[in-house]
Amino acid sequence: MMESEQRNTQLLKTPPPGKIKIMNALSELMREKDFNSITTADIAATAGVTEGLIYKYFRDKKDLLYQVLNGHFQTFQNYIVSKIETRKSSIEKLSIIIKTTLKSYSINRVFARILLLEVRNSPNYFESDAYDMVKIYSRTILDIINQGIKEGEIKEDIDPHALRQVILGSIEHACLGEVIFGKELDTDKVSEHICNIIFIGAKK
Amino acid sequence: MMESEQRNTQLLKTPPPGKIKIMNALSELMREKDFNSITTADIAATAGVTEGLIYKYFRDKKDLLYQVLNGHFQTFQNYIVSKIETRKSSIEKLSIIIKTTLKSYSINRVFARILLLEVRNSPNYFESDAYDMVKIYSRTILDIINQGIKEGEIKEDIDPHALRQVILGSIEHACLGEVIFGKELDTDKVSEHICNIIFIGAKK
DNA sequence: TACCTTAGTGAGTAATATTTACTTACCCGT
DNA sequence: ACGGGTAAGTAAATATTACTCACTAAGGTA
Repeated sequence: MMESEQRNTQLLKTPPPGKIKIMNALSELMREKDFNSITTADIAATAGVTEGLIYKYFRDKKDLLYQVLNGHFQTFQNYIVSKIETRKSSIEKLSIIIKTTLKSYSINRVFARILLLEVRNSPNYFESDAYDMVKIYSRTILDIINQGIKEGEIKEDIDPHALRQVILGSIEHACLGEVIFGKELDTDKVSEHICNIIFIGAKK
Repeated sequence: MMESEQRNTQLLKTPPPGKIKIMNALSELMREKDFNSITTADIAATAGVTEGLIYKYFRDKKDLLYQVLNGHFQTFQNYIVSKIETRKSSIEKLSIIIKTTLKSYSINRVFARILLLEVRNSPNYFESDAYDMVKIYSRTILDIINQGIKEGEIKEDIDPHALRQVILGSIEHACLGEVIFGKELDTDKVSEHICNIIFIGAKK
């Protein structure tokens, strides 16, 4: 009992400065370079610590990436939830999610870059805490869709999973150009266009 | 004139056996492993050549990946074009593209894996020949959309780029689960659902 | 004081991508 | 048929870089 309490406080305690510095360093470096071309030496140098310390706090380089992603995701998730909780209509909720997600990616390109381009190629990402957050986010969308169908806002012959895929895919693809090439993106306009297609349809 | 003719025949000539073996080897290895955990030693061993030969034909390991992708894309592109050329209606064309692309990804998971997960994180991919093919494919879709708007099949207040993003994003996201986790995918059903949402709309 | 834990170091090691100098075989004009 | 040039392929060296390990310094606590 005492150990578990101790472990608990440990988890809640702010991480050691070195760990924070390392995570910030990677985050910063990823504004300019892709993950694979950033070396552990780079990370240690910009963090102002030695390479060895990285492996005190992270299983490997990838694990560091996942934890950085996780940190970003935490704030992202809170932001999303705060935006939709007041809304009643499920179409409205979904529209807000689309707009807000797009805006979040746009504001925090490193976050978007990691999530959309850098982690998905390694199988063990899908075992990480970061991916658990994605599942929660994704689940939220599905729940709203199902609610919308039940309450008659969304057509009942729509497949909920397909609709979620269209929503998520549209968001991701829409910000890809921005994330990769640094193009400016008018999130309000783009999200409106996307919602227009998804909810009203493209066919005349 | 003679040199250019010579160069020309050279380009059309089948590549040396070693080069083919190397490309096939990587393609084969990627059925089981992700690109980063495949070593040049692995590739050389399964190809039955020495590591050095890889660097005779490819600038680096990534360049090999791009050329493999390019090969796959070539057959993909031909397949797509052959499928849509007979159709007249642009909605029909887009539907065929969605279904056919999804099916192609599903049949050739290595191709899908490389395209959707493995190359996008490195900036120099976007300078490669493989990416040129993506641009052509992507351009085709945009042209069809514009044609559809002009001919009154698609609503004129639809933003063509946004529609393309929704289409491409939906396709990609739909096959992600399959590519990553090896889940089975009923391409006919899924593509029908997607088309339903995109063209008819989800809102009641 | 003595001890234990945590943060941090720095010099290694091993894996692996890339380079380089070399060999072998083949094509082609004379 | 011969010799020069070129393309295919090799084998070993090198360089980069992720990762390990044995250690030190600084608090805190009994």
